[in-house]
Amino acid sequence: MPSNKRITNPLALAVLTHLYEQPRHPYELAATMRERRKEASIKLNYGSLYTVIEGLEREGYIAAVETRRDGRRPEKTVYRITDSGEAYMLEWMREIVSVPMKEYPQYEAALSLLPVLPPEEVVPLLEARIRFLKKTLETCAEEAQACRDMKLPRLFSIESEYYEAMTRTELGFTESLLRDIRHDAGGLTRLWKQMRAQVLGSRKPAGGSGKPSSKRKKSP
Amino acid sequence: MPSNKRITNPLALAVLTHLYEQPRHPYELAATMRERRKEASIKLNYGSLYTVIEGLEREGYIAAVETRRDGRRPEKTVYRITDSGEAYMLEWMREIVSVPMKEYPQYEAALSLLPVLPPEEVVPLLEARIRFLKKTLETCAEEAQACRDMKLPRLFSIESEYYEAMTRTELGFTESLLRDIRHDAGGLTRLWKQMRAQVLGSRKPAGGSGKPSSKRKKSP
DNA sequence: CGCTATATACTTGGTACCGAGTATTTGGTA
DNA sequence: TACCAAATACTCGGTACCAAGTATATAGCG
Repeated sequence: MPSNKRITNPLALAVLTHLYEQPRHPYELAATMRERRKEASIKLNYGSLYTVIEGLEREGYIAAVETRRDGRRPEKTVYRITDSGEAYMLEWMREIVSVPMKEYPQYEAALSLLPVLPPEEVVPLLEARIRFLKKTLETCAEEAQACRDMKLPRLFSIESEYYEAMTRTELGFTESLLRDIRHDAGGLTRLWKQMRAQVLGSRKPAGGSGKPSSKRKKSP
Repeated sequence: MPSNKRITNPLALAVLTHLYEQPRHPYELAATMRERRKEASIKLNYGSLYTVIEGLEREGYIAAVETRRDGRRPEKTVYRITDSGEAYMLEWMREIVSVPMKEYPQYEAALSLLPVLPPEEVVPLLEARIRFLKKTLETCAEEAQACRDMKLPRLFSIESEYYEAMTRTELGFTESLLRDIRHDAGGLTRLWKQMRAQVLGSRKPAGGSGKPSSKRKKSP
């Protein structure tokens, strides 16, 4: 029975849009998404796919059409989207497009904790990241070229344009940060070292080796 | 006993870096992170905090120092970082900084599924997003000003600079996409409508509602 | 002095999610 | 024809994660 529990995995959104076109069975969905390069912008893994489909069925957003067995392979269940699934999917799409969601990229988290590393060590790390980002941008360019060669209309690669733009900005930001650390812009690096000396000086040398003490206390 | 199971929640990283400075109890960790505005770049919620701490203790990355009770309030356990926790934390930081992780923002997913919405409908949705993004950038500017007023060194707001740069790029991209849809750049919009007519024409009208379409309280 | 709001400090119950595994069939090739 | 790699099609076990709840203490206000 539908429990008004909302499904949040974007993979579910992809499933709904693909069933919107035509009924399909799970593995076919995965194969189609692969072919269309959706895996570049939507995380796809089988474990999630089957749970997500189960959830969508429970909520009445999709329904099984038939269950077939070809030879002795595992059964496959073909699903179609329902009216309420269609409505849900469209509403969800509108929401995502019109309202920016605050997300939490790991790099942002690490930047906010950066002072735990000494600046001398951060320099080569940022250099490495820059190399990776440049590589990524090269791949983007190649794929864009491949799309043009295949005459794939732009409509189907808008997400790559977005990804490329964001990556380019991250690269620019990182290069600029690296410069500033190197040139001690605004006393950034000086202060950084000073802070570390101060904080590390004041703390007691970290004790124990980390051997888990077996005295696990659990309160009643 | 430590199970070599990797803890992946960035909140755990924040916990480790904060215990690196000095021993603290969970609630104090949360309060400190709030004060330092870590919640802007690292998702913090109590449920996760306590499970994460449990995990870190299990792995021997942190250890309980003492358990105190003040009056009749719940007990509080003070933790410290261990040597292996320190090593783990530093290694993890190096990894995040030097190797870009492919993440999956919702907007990117939605862009890759955009053709399910008709272009006429997408125009006002993008307009709405643009308004939100501009608002966000205003808030960023205000906070940057506040930091300057408080003489907070730049070292402690690098992550905001990153966030602002990324948001600005998303805004630029979205504005440019909106223009292109409006002016049918390269036949984008024409083809879009054509595609939709074709796909929607060929599919059978979506069958029954599956289950009594329940009223949704909130969109995802 | 009594009332509400906020701060302190964690617990619970449950879903979401994923990595790795399983088993069969098809296609290519030596 | 015998064998292996790849494709087909899921299943399972377990962790990660979070929203909401619980309970007490203090601060502020009229």
